[in-house]
Amino acid sequence: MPELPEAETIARGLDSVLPGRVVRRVEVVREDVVRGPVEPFAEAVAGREFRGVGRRGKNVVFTFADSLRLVVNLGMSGRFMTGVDAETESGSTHPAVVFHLEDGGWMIYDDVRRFGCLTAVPATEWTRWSRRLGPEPLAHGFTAKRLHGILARSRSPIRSLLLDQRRLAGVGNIYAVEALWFARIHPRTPANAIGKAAAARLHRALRRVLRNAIRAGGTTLRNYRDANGEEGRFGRALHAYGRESEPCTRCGTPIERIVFGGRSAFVCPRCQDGSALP
DNA sequence: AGTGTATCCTGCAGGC
DNA sequence: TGCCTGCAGGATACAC
Repeated sequence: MPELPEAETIARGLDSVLPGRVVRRVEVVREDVVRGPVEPFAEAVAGREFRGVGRRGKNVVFTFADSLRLVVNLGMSGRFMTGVDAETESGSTHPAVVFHLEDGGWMIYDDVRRFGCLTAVPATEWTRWSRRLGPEPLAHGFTAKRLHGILARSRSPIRSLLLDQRRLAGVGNIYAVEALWFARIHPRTPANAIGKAAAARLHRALRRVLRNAIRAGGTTLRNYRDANGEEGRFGRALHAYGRESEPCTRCGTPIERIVFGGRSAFVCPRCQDGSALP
């Protein structure tokens, strides 16, 4: 499910309600979503005060008052829900970790498939943790030139490169496919075959797609919900992803589904014919 | 270095 | 209705 725009939407929602509140107890319902030993994890978080909630790549990052961080990768189906008291309807179908707060409120990490994981990262390890990820595509310093530099170092298919979190953080299958459609680049194009002009188109397309998706609150295909239980509205703005056999909104040619790297990509065979690579 | 495959896990849609 | 297959927003390990 969640890529950068969904993680950003969730983080913003939680950041508006959590800071200043204190965790009383951490109830780990499903141990397999916790990275590392469960007891130390629960004890590290218990008793701490939330300072803020942000995002790094696709990860939701909770910062506590003493700089311990709780990093949550939502996998395919992770979600958060909160409530002010025990009476509040949770809407949680597959609770994995429950955070009981001192004020009687709660936050639940819910995850049907449990591909998500929660990690407690001490302040001293944060830099090292964050360095494993590539640059943020929406950061000011992320220029077309920088993207071109990343592309030049690899001959893997551009879609595969965009999904590699070590090279670029936060882009998943939906937004990779969409950005490539906007930039008129075939998903299988070797990254280092993409010239400056095409890299600049891709840079613009990535930032445009990600920004617009954040504005729409993300994309709900199945069970994605933000921290308030709302669906994302970006689904109707999709031009390629999931539109197999439907007409390309630019040229009318039916969109095709191709599979490589173990995942589906969607491509307009006319707009993205592999020729426009200067 | 890159690619295909399998793995973790559950739910849903479609075909018969 | 039931059973089967394939598919899903992610990440990682492995063999070639």
